Amino acid sequence: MLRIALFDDNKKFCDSFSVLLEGMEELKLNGIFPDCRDLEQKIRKCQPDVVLMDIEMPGVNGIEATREIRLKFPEVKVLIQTVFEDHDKIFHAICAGANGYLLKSTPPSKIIDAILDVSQGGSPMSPSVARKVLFLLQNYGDAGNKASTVDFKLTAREKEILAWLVSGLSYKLIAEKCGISYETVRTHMKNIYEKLHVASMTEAVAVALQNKLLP
Amino acid sequence: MLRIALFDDNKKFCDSFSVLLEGMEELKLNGIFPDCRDLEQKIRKCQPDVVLMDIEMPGVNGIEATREIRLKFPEVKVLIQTVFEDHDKIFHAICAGANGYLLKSTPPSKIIDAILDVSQGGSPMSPSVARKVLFLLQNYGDAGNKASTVDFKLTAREKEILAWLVSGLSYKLIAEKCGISYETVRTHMKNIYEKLHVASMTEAVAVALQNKLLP
DNA sequence: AAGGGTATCCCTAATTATGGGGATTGTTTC
DNA sequence: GAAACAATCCCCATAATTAGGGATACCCTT
Repeated sequence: MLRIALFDDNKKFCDSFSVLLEGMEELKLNGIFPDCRDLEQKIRKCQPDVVLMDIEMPGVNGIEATREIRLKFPEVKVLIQTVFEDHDKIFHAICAGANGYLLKSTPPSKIIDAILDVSQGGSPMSPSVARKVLFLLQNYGDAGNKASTVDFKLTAREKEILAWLVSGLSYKLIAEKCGISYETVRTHMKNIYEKLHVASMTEAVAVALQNKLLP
Repeated sequence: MLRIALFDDNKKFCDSFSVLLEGMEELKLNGIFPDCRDLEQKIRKCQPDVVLMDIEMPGVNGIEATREIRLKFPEVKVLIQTVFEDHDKIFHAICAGANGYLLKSTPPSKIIDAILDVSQGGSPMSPSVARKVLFLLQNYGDAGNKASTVDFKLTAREKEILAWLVSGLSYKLIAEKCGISYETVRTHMKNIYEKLHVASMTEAVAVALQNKLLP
Protein backbone atom coordinates (compact mmCIF):
# COMPACT_ATOMS: atom_id res chain seq x y z
CA MET A 1 0.00 0.00 0.00
CA LEU A 2 1.38 3.40 -1.04
CA ARG A 3 0.98 6.55 1.04
CA ILE A 4 0.34 9.68 -1.01
CA ALA A 5 0.57 13.36 -0.08
CA LEU A 6 -0.97 16.04 -2.25
CA PHE A 7 0.19 19.68 -2.33
CA ASP A 8 -2.20 21.84 -4.31
CA ASP A 9 -4.02 25.06 -3.60
CA ASN A 10 -6.86 24.20 -5.96
CA LYS A 11 -9.60 22.84 -3.74
CA LYS A 12 -11.58 21.39 -6.64
CA PHE A 13 -8.67 19.32 -7.83
CA CYS A 14 -7.93 18.12 -4.30
CA ASP A 15 -11.52 17.03 -3.85
CA SER A 16 -11.73 15.13 -7.10
CA PHE A 17 -8.38 13.51 -6.46
CA SER A 18 -9.56 12.51 -3.02
CA VAL A 19 -12.66 10.90 -4.55
CA LEU A 20 -10.48 9.19 -7.15
CA LEU A 21 -8.37 7.44 -4.54
CA GLU A 22 -11.34 6.55 -2.36
CA GLY A 23 -11.77 2.84 -2.18
CA MET A 24 -8.46 2.09 -3.85
CA GLU A 25 -6.57 -0.69 -2.20
CA GLU A 26 -3.05 0.16 -3.32
CA LEU A 27 -3.12 3.90 -2.73
CA LYS A 28 -3.98 5.87 0.37
CA LEU A 29 -4.19 9.66 0.48
CA ASN A 30 -2.42 10.53 3.69
CA GLY A 31 -2.39 14.29 3.48
CA ILE A 32 -3.75 17.22 1.45
CA PHE A 33 -2.06 20.58 1.81
CA PRO A 34 -2.79 23.89 0.08
CA ASP A 35 0.73 25.24 0.59
CA CYS A 36 4.25 24.31 1.67
CA ARG A 37 4.55 26.02 5.01
CA ASP A 38 6.23 23.82 7.61
CA LEU A 39 6.99 21.45 4.78
CA GLU A 40 9.34 19.29 6.78
CA GLN A 41 6.81 18.75 9.55
CA LYS A 42 4.08 17.93 7.09
CA ILE A 43 6.19 15.31 5.36
CA ARG A 44 7.40 13.88 8.62
CA LYS A 45 3.83 13.53 9.87
CA CYS A 46 2.19 11.83 6.90
CA GLN A 47 5.25 9.87 5.72
CA PRO A 48 4.33 9.65 2.06
CA ASP A 49 5.89 7.33 -0.47
CA VAL A 50 4.89 9.66 -3.28
CA VAL A 51 4.19 13.39 -3.20
CA LEU A 52 2.01 14.96 -5.86
CA MET A 53 3.18 18.53 -6.17
CA ASP A 54 1.63 21.55 -7.84
CA ILE A 55 4.03 24.34 -8.89
CA GLU A 56 1.99 27.47 -8.44
CA MET A 57 1.12 27.84 -4.78
CA PRO A 58 1.04 30.73 -2.33
CA GLY A 59 4.32 31.16 -0.46
CA VAL A 60 7.00 28.63 -1.30
CA ASN A 61 6.56 27.35 -4.85
CA GLY A 62 6.42 23.68 -5.72
CA ILE A 63 9.86 23.56 -7.32
CA GLU A 64 11.62 24.78 -4.20
CA ALA A 65 9.50 22.44 -2.12
CA THR A 66 10.52 19.59 -4.40
CA ARG A 67 14.17 20.44 -3.86
CA GLU A 68 13.71 20.43 -0.10
CA ILE A 69 11.81 17.15 -0.03
CA ARG A 70 14.29 15.38 -2.30
CA LEU A 71 17.18 16.65 -0.20
CA LYS A 72 15.78 15.86 3.23
CA PHE A 73 13.78 12.74 2.32
CA PRO A 74 15.58 11.11 -0.61
CA GLU A 75 13.36 8.03 -0.48
CA VAL A 76 10.22 10.09 -1.09
CA LYS A 77 9.34 10.43 -4.76
CA VAL A 78 7.97 13.72 -6.06
CA LEU A 79 5.62 13.80 -8.98
CA ILE A 80 5.00 17.28 -10.37
CA GLN A 81 1.49 17.97 -11.52
CA THR A 82 0.94 21.36 -13.06
CA VAL A 83 -0.51 23.36 -15.91
CA PHE A 84 2.91 24.71 -16.85
CA GLU A 85 4.75 23.09 -19.70
CA ASP A 86 7.39 25.67 -20.52
CA HIS A 87 11.02 24.63 -20.84
CA ASP A 88 12.05 26.69 -17.89
CA LYS A 89 9.64 25.21 -15.37
CA ILE A 90 10.31 21.68 -16.58
CA PHE A 91 14.04 22.16 -16.43
CA HIS A 92 14.07 23.63 -12.96
CA ALA A 93 11.66 21.05 -11.61
CA ILE A 94 13.88 18.25 -12.83
CA CYS A 95 17.01 19.90 -11.52
CA ALA A 96 15.23 20.22 -8.20
CA GLY A 97 14.96 16.44 -8.24
CA ALA A 98 11.42 15.79 -9.48
CA ASN A 99 10.88 12.12 -10.33
CA GLY A 100 8.14 12.75 -12.83
CA TYR A 101 6.22 15.57 -14.48
CA LEU A 102 2.57 15.39 -15.39
CA LEU A 103 0.34 18.04 -16.88
CA LYS A 104 -2.99 18.81 -15.24
CA SER A 105 -4.70 17.58 -18.38
CA THR A 106 -3.61 14.01 -17.59
CA PRO A 107 -6.64 11.70 -17.28
CA PRO A 108 -7.20 10.17 -13.81
CA SER A 109 -6.30 6.64 -14.86
CA LYS A 110 -2.94 7.88 -16.14
CA ILE A 111 -2.29 9.68 -12.88
CA ILE A 112 -2.78 6.43 -11.00
CA ASP A 113 -0.45 4.68 -13.44
CA ALA A 114 2.13 7.39 -12.99
CA ILE A 115 2.01 7.17 -9.21
CA LEU A 116 2.60 3.44 -9.35
CA ASP A 117 5.32 3.93 -11.94
CA VAL A 118 7.18 6.58 -9.97
CA SER A 119 6.96 4.56 -6.75
CA GLN A 120 8.82 1.79 -8.52
CA GLY A 121 11.62 4.03 -9.70
CA GLY A 122 10.13 5.02 -13.03
CA SER A 123 9.89 8.55 -14.45
CA PRO A 124 6.45 9.18 -15.84
CA MET A 125 6.09 12.23 -18.04
CA SER A 126 3.31 13.63 -20.15
CA PRO A 127 4.15 13.24 -23.84
CA SER A 128 4.80 16.91 -24.53
CA VAL A 129 6.95 17.09 -21.41
CA ALA A 130 9.01 14.16 -22.63
CA ARG A 131 9.62 15.94 -25.90
CA LYS A 132 10.79 19.06 -24.09
CA VAL A 133 13.02 17.06 -21.79
CA LEU A 134 14.81 15.57 -24.79
CA PHE A 135 15.12 19.01 -26.30
CA LEU A 136 16.62 20.37 -23.10
CA LEU A 137 19.05 17.52 -22.71
CA GLN A 138 20.15 17.93 -26.29
CA ASN A 139 20.79 21.62 -25.87
CA TYR A 140 22.15 21.75 -22.36
CA GLY A 141 24.37 18.78 -23.05
CA ASP A 142 25.90 20.48 -26.02
CA ALA A 143 26.09 23.87 -24.35
CA GLY A 144 28.06 22.58 -21.43
CA ASN A 145 30.64 20.84 -23.56
CA LYS A 146 31.11 23.57 -26.06
CA ALA A 147 34.38 25.30 -25.27
CA SER A 148 33.81 28.71 -26.75
CA THR A 149 31.18 29.75 -29.21
CA VAL A 150 32.91 32.75 -30.72
CA ASP A 151 36.56 33.51 -31.27
CA PHE A 152 37.24 37.09 -30.30
CA LYS A 153 40.88 36.83 -31.37
CA LEU A 154 42.40 38.23 -28.22
CA THR A 155 46.18 38.23 -28.01
CA ALA A 156 47.94 36.34 -25.24
CA ARG A 157 48.63 39.56 -23.37
CA GLU A 158 45.02 40.63 -23.62
CA LYS A 159 43.85 37.28 -22.33
CA GLU A 160 46.26 37.57 -19.44
CA ILE A 161 44.98 40.97 -18.50
CA LEU A 162 41.40 39.83 -18.88
CA ALA A 163 42.13 36.93 -16.56
CA TRP A 164 43.46 39.25 -13.87
CA LEU A 165 40.46 41.45 -14.34
CA VAL A 166 38.09 38.51 -13.83
CA SER A 167 39.91 37.63 -10.64
CA GLY A 168 39.07 41.06 -9.31
CA LEU A 169 42.22 43.14 -9.81
CA SER A 170 42.09 46.85 -10.58
CA TYR A 171 44.04 48.45 -13.41
CA LYS A 172 46.74 49.51 -11.00
CA LEU A 173 47.19 46.04 -9.56
CA ILE A 174 47.15 44.45 -13.00
CA ALA A 175 49.91 46.83 -14.02
CA GLU A 176 51.96 45.71 -11.03
CA LYS A 177 51.26 42.02 -11.65
CA CYS A 178 52.30 42.29 -15.28
CA GLY A 179 55.19 44.63 -14.61
CA ILE A 180 53.87 47.23 -17.02
CA SER A 181 52.55 50.73 -16.57
CA TYR A 182 49.03 51.70 -15.70
CA GLU A 183 48.67 53.37 -19.06
CA THR A 184 49.58 50.22 -20.92
CA VAL A 185 46.92 48.32 -19.07
CA ARG A 186 44.50 51.01 -20.11
CA THR A 187 45.46 50.67 -23.73
CA HIS A 188 45.06 46.91 -23.61
CA MET A 189 41.69 47.32 -22.00
CA LYS A 190 40.59 49.69 -24.74
CA ASN A 191 41.52 47.07 -27.30
CA ILE A 192 39.80 44.32 -25.35
CA TYR A 193 36.66 46.43 -25.16
CA GLU A 194 36.67 46.83 -28.90
CA LYS A 195 37.19 43.16 -29.60
CA LEU A 196 34.51 42.06 -27.15
CA HIS A 197 32.14 44.85 -28.16
CA VAL A 198 31.74 46.06 -24.59
CA ALA A 199 32.30 49.32 -22.75
CA SER A 200 32.95 48.46 -19.13
CA MET A 201 34.89 46.11 -16.91
CA THR A 202 31.77 44.31 -15.77
CA GLU A 203 30.67 43.60 -19.31
CA ALA A 204 34.14 42.40 -20.22
CA VAL A 205 34.13 40.00 -17.28
CA ALA A 206 30.63 38.81 -18.16
CA VAL A 207 31.51 38.17 -21.81
CA ALA A 208 34.76 36.47 -20.85
CA LEU A 209 33.07 34.08 -18.45
CA GLN A 210 29.96 33.46 -20.52
CA ASN A 211 32.05 32.57 -23.56
CA LYS A 212 34.62 30.66 -21.56
CA LEU A 213 37.47 32.67 -23.00
CA LEU A 214 39.71 31.81 -20.07
CA PRO A 215 41.25 28.46 -19.17
CA MET B 1 -0.24 6.04 -43.83
CA LEU B 2 3.24 6.15 -42.35
CA ARG B 3 6.33 4.95 -44.15
CA ILE B 4 8.83 3.15 -41.95
CA ALA B 5 12.49 2.29 -42.51
CA LEU B 6 14.30 -0.21 -40.33
CA PHE B 7 18.06 -0.28 -39.77
CA ASP B 8 19.12 -3.41 -37.91
CA ASP B 9 21.68 -6.09 -38.53
CA ASN B 10 19.73 -8.70 -36.61
CA LYS B 11 17.88 -10.70 -39.26
CA LYS B 12 15.56 -12.34 -36.77
CA PHE B 13 14.36 -9.03 -35.42
CA CYS B 14 13.87 -7.66 -38.92
CA ASP B 15 11.80 -10.65 -39.89
CA SER B 16 9.53 -10.52 -36.88
CA PHE B 17 9.12 -6.78 -37.27
CA SER B 18 8.22 -7.29 -40.89
CA VAL B 19 5.58 -9.82 -39.88
CA LEU B 20 4.30 -7.45 -37.21
CA LEU B 21 3.63 -4.68 -39.69
CA GLU B 22 2.14 -7.03 -42.28
CA GLY B 23 -1.45 -6.24 -42.84
CA MET B 24 -1.36 -3.00 -40.86
CA GLU B 25 -3.19 -0.17 -42.51
CA GLU B 26 -1.44 2.78 -40.91
CA LEU B 27 2.13 1.56 -41.16
CA LYS B 28 4.10 0.41 -44.15
CA LEU B 29 7.62 -0.98 -43.96
CA ASN B 30 9.36 0.70 -46.86
CA GLY B 31 12.88 -0.51 -46.32
CA ILE B 32 14.96 -2.89 -44.23
CA PHE B 33 18.71 -2.31 -44.08
CA PRO B 34 21.38 -4.21 -42.16
CA ASP B 35 23.82 -1.27 -42.10
CA CYS B 36 24.15 2.45 -42.84
CA ARG B 37 26.27 2.45 -45.97
CA ASP B 38 25.03 4.99 -48.52
CA LEU B 39 22.68 6.22 -45.85
CA GLU B 40 21.59 9.30 -47.73
CA GLN B 41 20.63 7.32 -50.81
CA LYS B 42 18.71 4.78 -48.79
CA ILE B 43 16.70 7.47 -47.02
CA ARG B 44 16.09 9.33 -50.25
CA LYS B 45 14.84 6.18 -51.94
CA CYS B 46 12.37 4.92 -49.36
CA GLN B 47 11.34 8.34 -47.99
CA PRO B 48 10.40 7.21 -44.52
CA ASP B 49 8.39 9.22 -42.00
CA VAL B 50 9.93 7.26 -39.15
CA VAL B 51 13.25 5.42 -38.99
CA LEU B 52 13.75 2.63 -36.49
CA MET B 53 17.45 2.59 -35.71
CA ASP B 54 19.59 0.03 -33.98
CA ILE B 55 22.81 1.30 -32.41
CA GLU B 56 25.20 -1.59 -32.82
CA MET B 57 25.73 -2.21 -36.49
CA PRO B 58 28.69 -3.03 -38.70
CA GLY B 59 30.34 0.12 -40.11
CA VAL B 60 28.70 3.37 -39.17
CA ASN B 61 26.92 3.08 -35.84
CA GLY B 62 23.32 4.05 -35.30
CA ILE B 63 24.07 7.20 -33.33
CA GLU B 64 26.15 8.73 -36.10
CA ALA B 65 23.55 7.66 -38.62
CA THR B 66 20.90 9.35 -36.48
CA ARG B 67 22.87 12.57 -36.51
CA GLU B 68 23.19 12.47 -40.27
CA ILE B 69 19.54 11.73 -40.86
CA ARG B 70 18.35 14.43 -38.48
CA LEU B 71 20.67 16.95 -40.09
CA LYS B 72 19.91 16.18 -43.71
CA PHE B 73 16.26 15.21 -43.33
CA PRO B 74 14.89 17.16 -40.35
CA GLU B 75 11.34 16.04 -41.01
CA VAL B 76 12.25 12.37 -40.64
CA LYS B 77 11.85 11.10 -37.07
CA VAL B 78 14.38 8.65 -35.69
CA LEU B 79 13.39 6.14 -33.06
CA ILE B 80 16.29 4.34 -31.45
CA GLN B 81 15.74 0.70 -30.69
CA THR B 82 18.56 -1.03 -28.91
CA VAL B 83 19.65 -3.28 -26.08
CA PHE B 84 21.85 -0.56 -24.61
CA GLU B 85 20.54 1.45 -21.72
CA ASP B 86 23.69 3.05 -20.36
CA HIS B 87 23.80 6.78 -19.69
CA ASP B 88 26.43 7.37 -22.30
CA LYS B 89 24.60 5.79 -25.23
CA ILE B 90 21.34 7.43 -24.26
CA PHE B 91 22.96 10.81 -23.91
CA HIS B 92 24.77 10.67 -27.22
CA ALA B 93 21.75 9.35 -29.07
CA ILE B 94 19.64 12.23 -27.83
CA CYS B 95 22.34 14.79 -28.60
CA ALA B 96 22.47 13.29 -32.07
CA GLY B 97 18.82 14.22 -32.39
CA ALA B 98 16.98 10.96 -31.68
CA ASN B 99 13.25 11.54 -31.23
CA GLY B 100 12.69 8.52 -29.05
CA TYR B 101 14.56 5.68 -27.41
CA LEU B 102 13.16 2.19 -26.95
CA LEU B 103 14.78 -0.89 -25.51
CA LYS B 104 14.68 -4.13 -27.44
CA SER B 105 12.62 -5.62 -24.64
CA THR B 106 9.70 -3.39 -25.62
CA PRO B 107 6.62 -5.48 -26.50
CA PRO B 108 5.43 -5.23 -30.13
CA SER B 109 2.25 -3.35 -29.31
CA LYS B 110 4.28 -0.67 -27.53
CA ILE B 111 6.58 -0.37 -30.51
CA ILE B 112 3.62 0.39 -32.72
CA ASP B 113 2.37 2.94 -30.19
CA ALA B 114 5.77 4.55 -30.08
CA ILE B 115 5.99 4.84 -33.85
CA LEU B 116 2.63 6.56 -33.97
CA ASP B 117 3.64 8.76 -31.06
CA VAL B 118 6.93 9.84 -32.55
CA SER B 119 5.37 10.56 -35.92
CA GLN B 120 3.11 13.09 -34.19
CA GLY B 121 5.94 14.89 -32.49
CA GLY B 122 6.03 12.86 -29.28
CA SER B 123 9.08 11.41 -27.61
CA PRO B 124 8.45 7.82 -26.61
CA MET B 125 10.95 6.32 -24.19
CA SER B 126 11.15 3.06 -22.32
CA PRO B 127 10.58 3.67 -18.59
CA SER B 128 14.15 3.02 -17.51
CA VAL B 129 15.38 5.27 -20.31
CA ALA B 130 13.09 8.05 -19.12
CA ARG B 131 14.55 7.76 -15.65
CA LYS B 132 18.06 8.04 -17.01
CA VAL B 133 17.17 10.98 -19.19
CA LEU B 134 15.93 12.87 -16.13
CA PHE B 135 19.06 11.90 -14.27
CA LEU B 136 21.21 13.23 -17.10
CA LEU B 137 19.32 16.47 -17.39
CA GLN B 138 19.49 16.97 -13.66
CA ASN B 139 23.22 16.51 -13.61
CA TYR B 140 23.95 18.69 -16.57
CA GLY B 141 21.75 21.37 -15.08
CA ASP B 142 23.30 21.05 -11.66
CA ALA B 143 26.82 20.98 -13.06
CA GLY B 144 27.13 24.69 -12.45
CA ASN B 145 25.61 24.73 -8.98
CA LYS B 146 27.81 21.86 -7.98
CA ALA B 147 30.93 24.02 -8.29
CA SER B 148 30.11 26.00 -5.20
CA THR B 149 27.95 24.55 -2.49
CA VAL B 150 27.84 27.94 -0.87
CA ASP B 151 24.51 29.68 -0.53
CA PHE B 152 25.04 33.42 -0.53
CA LYS B 153 21.46 34.10 0.54
CA LEU B 154 20.90 37.07 -1.69
CA THR B 155 17.45 38.61 -1.58
CA ALA B 156 15.31 38.83 -4.71
CA ARG B 157 16.12 42.50 -5.10
CA GLU B 158 19.82 41.88 -4.69
CA LYS B 159 19.71 39.15 -7.33
CA GLU B 160 17.87 41.48 -9.65
CA ILE B 161 20.47 44.18 -9.25
CA LEU B 162 23.27 41.69 -9.66
CA ALA B 163 21.66 40.50 -12.87
CA TRP B 164 21.61 44.02 -14.27
CA LEU B 165 25.20 44.48 -13.20
CA VAL B 166 26.24 41.35 -15.07
CA SER B 167 24.52 42.63 -18.16
CA GLY B 168 26.75 45.68 -18.03
CA LEU B 169 24.65 48.42 -16.49
CA SER B 170 26.11 51.13 -14.27
CA TYR B 171 24.66 52.04 -10.88
CA LYS B 172 22.84 54.94 -12.45
CA LEU B 173 21.22 52.84 -15.15
CA ILE B 174 20.32 50.12 -12.68
CA ALA B 175 18.61 52.75 -10.57
CA GLU B 176 16.59 53.82 -13.59
CA LYS B 177 15.73 50.24 -14.58
CA CYS B 178 14.54 49.41 -11.08
CA GLY B 179 12.83 52.72 -10.54
CA ILE B 180 14.80 53.42 -7.39
CA SER B 181 17.42 55.98 -6.48
CA TYR B 182 21.13 55.77 -7.11
CA GLU B 183 21.75 55.65 -3.38
CA THR B 184 19.50 52.66 -2.93
CA VAL B 185 21.41 50.82 -5.60
CA ARG B 186 24.57 51.69 -3.72
CA THR B 187 23.19 50.30 -0.49
CA HIS B 188 22.15 47.08 -2.20
CA MET B 189 25.57 46.79 -3.76
CA LYS B 190 27.25 47.23 -0.41
CA ASN B 191 25.15 44.40 0.96
CA ILE B 192 25.87 42.23 -2.08
CA TYR B 193 29.60 42.87 -1.64
CA GLU B 194 29.42 41.73 1.94
CA LYS B 195 27.44 38.61 1.14
CA LEU B 196 29.70 37.63 -1.74
CA HIS B 197 32.86 38.65 0.11
CA VAL B 198 34.00 40.89 -2.71
CA ALA B 199 34.92 44.52 -3.05
CA SER B 200 34.31 45.51 -6.63
CA MET B 201 31.84 45.17 -9.47
CA THR B 202 34.11 42.91 -11.47
CA GLU B 203 34.54 40.50 -8.59
CA ALA B 204 30.81 40.51 -7.97
CA VAL B 205 30.14 39.67 -11.62
CA ALA B 206 32.78 36.96 -11.59
CA VAL B 207 31.43 35.34 -8.42
CA ALA B 208 27.88 35.59 -9.73
CA LEU B 209 28.71 33.89 -13.01
CA GLN B 210 31.13 31.34 -11.64
CA ASN B 211 28.58 30.23 -9.09
CA LYS B 212 25.64 30.61 -11.46
CA LEU B 213 23.72 32.68 -8.98
CA LEU B 214 21.52 34.01 -11.75
CA PRO B 215 18.80 32.21 -13.70
C1' DA C 1 60.73 49.22 -47.55
C1' DA C 2 56.09 49.59 -46.32
C1' DG C 3 52.13 48.01 -43.83
C1' DG C 4 49.83 45.53 -40.06
C1' DG C 5 49.71 44.04 -35.71
C1' DT C 6 51.36 43.98 -30.86
C1' DA C 7 53.12 46.07 -26.84
C1' DT C 8 54.58 49.80 -24.60
C1' DC C 9 53.90 54.70 -22.66
C1' DC C 10 51.67 59.65 -21.90
C1' DC C 11 47.86 63.60 -21.03
C1' DT C 12 43.37 65.86 -19.73
C1' DA C 13 38.90 65.70 -18.20
C1' DA C 14 34.65 63.68 -17.09
C1' DT C 15 32.19 60.06 -15.15
C1' DT C 16 31.61 56.29 -11.97
C1' DA C 17 32.50 53.42 -8.03
C1' DT C 18 33.88 52.77 -3.18
C1' DG C 19 34.02 53.42 1.98
C1' DG C 20 32.52 55.59 5.89
C1' DG C 21 28.88 57.34 8.23
C1' DG C 22 23.71 57.94 8.70
C1' DA C 23 18.15 57.42 8.34
C1' DT C 24 12.97 55.72 7.68
C1' DT C 25 9.37 52.47 6.51
C1' DG C 26 7.43 48.21 6.37
C1' DT C 27 7.16 43.02 7.15
C1' DT C 28 8.17 38.85 9.36
C1' DT C 29 9.47 36.32 13.39
C1' DC C 30 9.87 35.12 18.04
C1' DG D 1 5.86 44.39 21.27
C1' DA D 2 10.72 43.92 20.43
C1' DA D 3 14.08 42.26 17.24
C1' DA D 4 15.61 41.16 12.76
C1' DC D 5 15.53 41.95 8.17
C1' DA D 6 14.48 43.99 3.60
C1' DA D 7 14.05 47.95 0.92
C1' DT D 8 14.32 52.58 0.46
C1' DC D 9 16.94 57.13 0.70
C1' DC D 10 20.84 60.74 2.01
C1' DC D 11 25.84 63.03 2.63
C1' DC D 12 30.94 63.47 2.25
C1' DA D 13 35.28 62.26 0.58
C1' DT D 14 38.39 59.43 -1.97
C1' DA D 15 39.67 56.17 -5.39
C1' DA D 16 39.06 54.19 -9.79
C1' DT D 17 37.42 53.85 -14.46
C1' DT D 18 36.31 55.77 -19.10
C1' DA D 19 36.64 58.72 -23.40
C1' DG D 20 39.01 61.40 -26.16
C1' DG D 21 43.30 62.48 -28.12
C1' DG D 22 48.31 61.27 -28.73
C1' DA D 23 53.29 58.61 -29.21
C1' DT D 24 57.44 55.05 -30.04
C1' DA D 25 59.40 50.55 -30.85
C1' DC D 26 59.45 45.83 -32.37
C1' DC D 27 58.33 41.81 -35.18
C1' DC D 28 56.51 39.73 -39.15
C1' DT D 29 54.90 39.43 -43.80
C1' DT D 30 54.63 40.98 -48.37
